[in-house]
Amino acid sequence: MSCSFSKQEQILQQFKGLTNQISPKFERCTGISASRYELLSQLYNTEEINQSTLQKAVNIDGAAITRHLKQLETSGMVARRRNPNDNRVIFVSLTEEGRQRIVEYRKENMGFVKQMLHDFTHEEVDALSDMMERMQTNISEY
Amino acid sequence: MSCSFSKQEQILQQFKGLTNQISPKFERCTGISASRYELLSQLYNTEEINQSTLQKAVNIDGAAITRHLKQLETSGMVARRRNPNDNRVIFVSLTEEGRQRIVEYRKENMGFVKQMLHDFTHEEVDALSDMMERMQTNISEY
DNA sequence: GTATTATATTTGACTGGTCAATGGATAGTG
DNA sequence: CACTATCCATTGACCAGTCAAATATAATAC
Repeated sequence: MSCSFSKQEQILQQFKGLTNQISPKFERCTGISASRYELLSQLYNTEEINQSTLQKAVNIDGAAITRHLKQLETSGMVARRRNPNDNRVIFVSLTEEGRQRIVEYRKENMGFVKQMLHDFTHEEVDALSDMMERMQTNISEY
Repeated sequence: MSCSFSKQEQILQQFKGLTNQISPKFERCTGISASRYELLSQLYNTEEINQSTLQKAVNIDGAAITRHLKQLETSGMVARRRNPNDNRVIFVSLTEEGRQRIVEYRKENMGFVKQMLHDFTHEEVDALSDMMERMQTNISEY
């Protein structure tokens, strides 16, 4: 019992340890932070999107989103404009520049992920993804 | 191919998203941050330990360790003293206070983790842990 | 139509991580 | 013995996330 618990406890620490390692390496490898890459990558699939729905999609606090987007805007990769029909919301979209740059980033990103999962079967990746989703819902009520 | 890649890419974002969610919830639930808990929990199993070996054990940058330990010291849970035989290294240990408090923290922690993994079989936990370890070694060279 | 309530974004204060540079102590080498 | 290496801990500057408070706009209820 106590052994099983300590095993489970380790999971959490392993999780944190792993992400701590991944983030800086990802950034060094690809030239962009994982969060910004995710934002761009979300935008890549849409025309224009509410900042708030974008925020929900990437699971990061709104405050951080605001800052990331402002930075991406000043670096010329995204455009922001207010929704004329509702002046509270902001529409975000990729610029041409951003649309080109993300292709490069995507390459680097794939290289990195491929290395990280190089000995994983397709089933393992699925299982891992599934387990993470379950964890997410299991703690969502907290 | 491109589909499989995008699946793999998602893993990374899922990872980051999940830890982002876990950390604040863990802290709210248990009353202590995951990193500090891990430090205390490492110390619980030893008498006295080098700060640097402690640091390697928890996979956090040394700078952060210094700050955590200082804070834990002023809150009376850990003691630090220099190694008399080598004045570079610092010995860290739990105080009595710390040894008592961690028992409480451990309870909260177990509740949290149990909830997070409540629908996981023992095999799944093992598999998950195993996969994370592999990811860790796969990117360790970067 | 005004008052209240709700929503979207922003800002500020705080925490926790990284890296790079520093200081002090030891080890190794000529 | 001096000189250089290295090692350990610390510090400062920076980035990314959280929460809570502020702002501005929209929607709803009398």
